This record gives sequence, structure tokens and C-alpha cells, in this order.
Amino acid sequence: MEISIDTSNELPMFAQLIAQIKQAVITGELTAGLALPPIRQLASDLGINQNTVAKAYKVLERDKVIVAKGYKGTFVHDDAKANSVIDWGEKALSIMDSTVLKLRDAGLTDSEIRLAFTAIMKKNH
Amino acid sequence: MEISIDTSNELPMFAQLIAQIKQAVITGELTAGLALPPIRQLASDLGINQNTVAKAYKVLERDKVIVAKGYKGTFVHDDAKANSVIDWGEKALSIMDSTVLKLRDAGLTDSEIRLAFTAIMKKNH
DNA sequence: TTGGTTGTACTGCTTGATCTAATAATACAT
DNA sequence: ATGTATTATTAGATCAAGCAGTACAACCAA
Repeated sequence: MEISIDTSNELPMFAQLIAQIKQAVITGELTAGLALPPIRQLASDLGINQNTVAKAYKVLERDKVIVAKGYKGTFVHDDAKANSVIDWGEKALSIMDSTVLKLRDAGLTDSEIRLAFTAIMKKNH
Repeated sequence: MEISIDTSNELPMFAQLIAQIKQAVITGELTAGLALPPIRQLASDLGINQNTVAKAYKVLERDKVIVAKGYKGTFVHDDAKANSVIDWGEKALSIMDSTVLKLRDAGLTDSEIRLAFTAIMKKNH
């Protein structure tokens, strides 16, 4: 499993990690049950911070691409291949898009829409 | 018509203007057809910029609380009282709230929700 | 028992980007 | 003189991204 980080890339490091691991799952390079490198080791190999790798792992586990088993290590999820295709970002975009359109049609300015959004995001901190 | 600006207030100046004028309409201090002070004069009296007052007037006209008649001046709208009760902010908040809840329930982090939002707001510039 | 490894969690910090609010200075037609 | 519009700029807040350090429970091998 070859992972490389391009600091000049527009994409943040943790996003590059997520993309590459998902890609490896899709291509079949990573199959269900395989062990992934420990957070600290991968961070060390790439010369980046452990938190950055942990952040990527956390998202990947939320998306059920990997499974963390504590001291035992982290492994590729049984349904990794199917779950690697699901793009939460796309789903979020479409939902958010319809909402913004609705508010704009109501005559609200972008400034007011932003105010409403930030207010909601703060509410349940 | 007494208007005062509190710079220490959390609310932006233009929002304070909007709130106070709407309030004056609701209480009956401002009735349909009454003339409002010119933008430049009100700005001068309050010691703030003309653009700030113009911004408030623009929103008030959009909400049909006031009517701008060019060189003739600006006046209280015929339906000002009814339109001052409508709270666009409340409507926007409830719509935005359900959307954010939906996305959070889908497992998205606040960070990702923010990314989706800013992406949409940029899309149709 | 001792020491090391695992994922996880937390706080604090720096950097850069972005947006808002407000100001400033014009300009225009009526 | 009126509302309207434009462009540019400043200051402040907010957030993402990443780094740094620390800590913990669970476990394993020596």
C-alpha cells in the first residue's frame, strides 16, 4: 500500500489520505480484513503529525471503510468496497443546495442566509 | 422618531437600524406615508457612514416596510405594519435548522457541513 | 511485573483564508 | 438634494488545517 502526500496539492493532507485509501479499496489493492499501518507509524513514514492521520482514520471509520480494533490495530471493513463509493459530500451538497435555493427564492440575501447558517451551527454548539 | 446606535451591542449597526425602524412601525410611532430622514442626514446625525444607513434602508424596502421614491425621499410603506411582523430571519432559521439536523443525523461533522455550505454559496457566485 | 504498542481523546497553538461590517470616495439620474 | 450604485479598503471575527504535547485504557511480549 503506497501512500504519498503532496503538500503542494490543493487538497488537505487528511483528505489526500482518505482519497488514496478509498481508491486502494476500490481498485482492490486493499481487501476486507487487511491490516492498515498504525496511526503513529504511517504518520512517521509520511513525516506528518499523528493527529492528521488519526483524523483521516476517524472519517474512514465513520464511513465504514475501515474498522479500528483498539490495541489490535485497524483493518479494512468487510463492506469497504461498497462504502468507498458513497460520497457523503455529494449528498450534503445536494441537500444544502436545495435549502439555499429555497431561501434565495424567499428573497433573502446571501448575507442573511449566512447569518442564519452560522446561528444554527452555534446553537447546539 | 428616535434612533440610537450602540456600538457595544452585539448586533451590527445596520441591523439595529432595521430593528428600531420596524419597532417604531409596530408601535405606531411610524405610520404609513410618513417621511423618513434622508440617508445622508440620518447617517450624519448618528455619526456613521451613509452606506450603513443605505444598507438598512435597502433591506427595509425589500421587506416592504418603507418605499424609496428617489429624489422625493423615503416613506413608510402602506402595508408597513403588516410587513414589519414578518420575520424573515425566523423562517430562514427554521429551514436551515432542519437541514443541518438532517446532515448531522447522516453522520456528517460540523466541519463538513460548513464545507458544503460555503461550496454552495460560492457556486452561483 | 515491566515496558512498549494500539486507538482514542483532549488542550493549546500557529498559519492562512474568508467573510462581515463599516468606512471612504465617487458617480449618476432625477 | 434625493436614492442608488460602484469600487476599494480596513479591522475584526471565524474557521480549517496542521502541529505539539499529553494522557488514558487495553493489551501483549519480555
